[in-house]
Amino acid sequence: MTDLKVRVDKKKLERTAYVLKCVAHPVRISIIDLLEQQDQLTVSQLQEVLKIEQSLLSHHLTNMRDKGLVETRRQGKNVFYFLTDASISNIIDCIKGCKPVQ
Amino acid sequence: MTDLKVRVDKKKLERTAYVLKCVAHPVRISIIDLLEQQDQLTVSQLQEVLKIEQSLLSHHLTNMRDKGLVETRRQGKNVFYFLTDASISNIIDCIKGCKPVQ
DNA sequence: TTAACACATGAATAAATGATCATGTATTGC
DNA sequence: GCAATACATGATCATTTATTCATGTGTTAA
Repeated sequence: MTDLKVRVDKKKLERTAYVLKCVAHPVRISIIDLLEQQDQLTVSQLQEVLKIEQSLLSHHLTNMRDKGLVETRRQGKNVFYFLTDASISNIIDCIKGCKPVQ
Repeated sequence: MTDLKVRVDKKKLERTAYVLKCVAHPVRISIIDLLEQQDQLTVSQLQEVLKIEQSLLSHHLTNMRDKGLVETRRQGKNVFYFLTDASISNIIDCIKGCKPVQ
C-alpha cells in the first residue's frame, strides 16, 4: 500500500501499448497467424486468403511494419512479408509489462 | 500456399482483438501491473498511485471488467478490484491466437 | 518504352476510443 | 434522515484508428 508503484516507466508503457494496439485487430491477428504457418507470404497471397481490398491490406501491413512486427523482402514484383524474430515473444513480454520491444 | 487459411474463426478473432484492445493502453497496463503486485486494490488506492481523475479511472476499470480482465468485490464503501484468475494467461493465449478467453 | 502486374501512399470520411464534466447511486456514521 | 465518502454513469467533445478511393511507384516482360 505504502510504496506501491507502477513498475514500468512511462516510455515503456507507451511503447507497449503502441505495439499491443497494433496486434489488437482481427485482420492483423490473422496476418500473424498466417505468417506463423508460412514463414513468408506476399501481399497477393495474404490477400487471397484474407479477401480484403489490396490497399486496406497494405495499410495494415505498413502499420505492422512500423511497429516492428513484420519485415519485408522484395523479390521481383513481389514483396514478401515475414514476422520478425522476436515479434510474438516480444508481444508477450509487452503484456507481462516489462521487457522492451526491440 | 494451397490450403493456407486462418486457423482462428471469425468470432474468436473478434473476441481476441476486443480483449487485446483493452490491454493496449498505458493506464490499463499500469492497472494490471499494480494488481499483479497487490492482489486487490480499491479505486482510491489505484487513483492515488495513478494520479488520474476518478471518473476516468472508473471508466477504465469498467472497460476492463466488461472484457473479463478484472472483477470486483465490494467491502463497505470501497470496491476492490482484482485480476481474474486467468486474465494474463488468457491474454497471452489471445496473442498466440487460439484459446478463447473465458 | 510501354503495358501489365504487384504493391504503396495520401486524402477524405466513417467509426471507435479517450477524456472531461456533471450528476447519480450505494454505504456508512452521525 | 442527512451529510460525507467512495465509486459509477451518461453526455459531450477531442483524438485516434479504420476504411475507401484514387493515384503513384517499382519491376518485369514483351
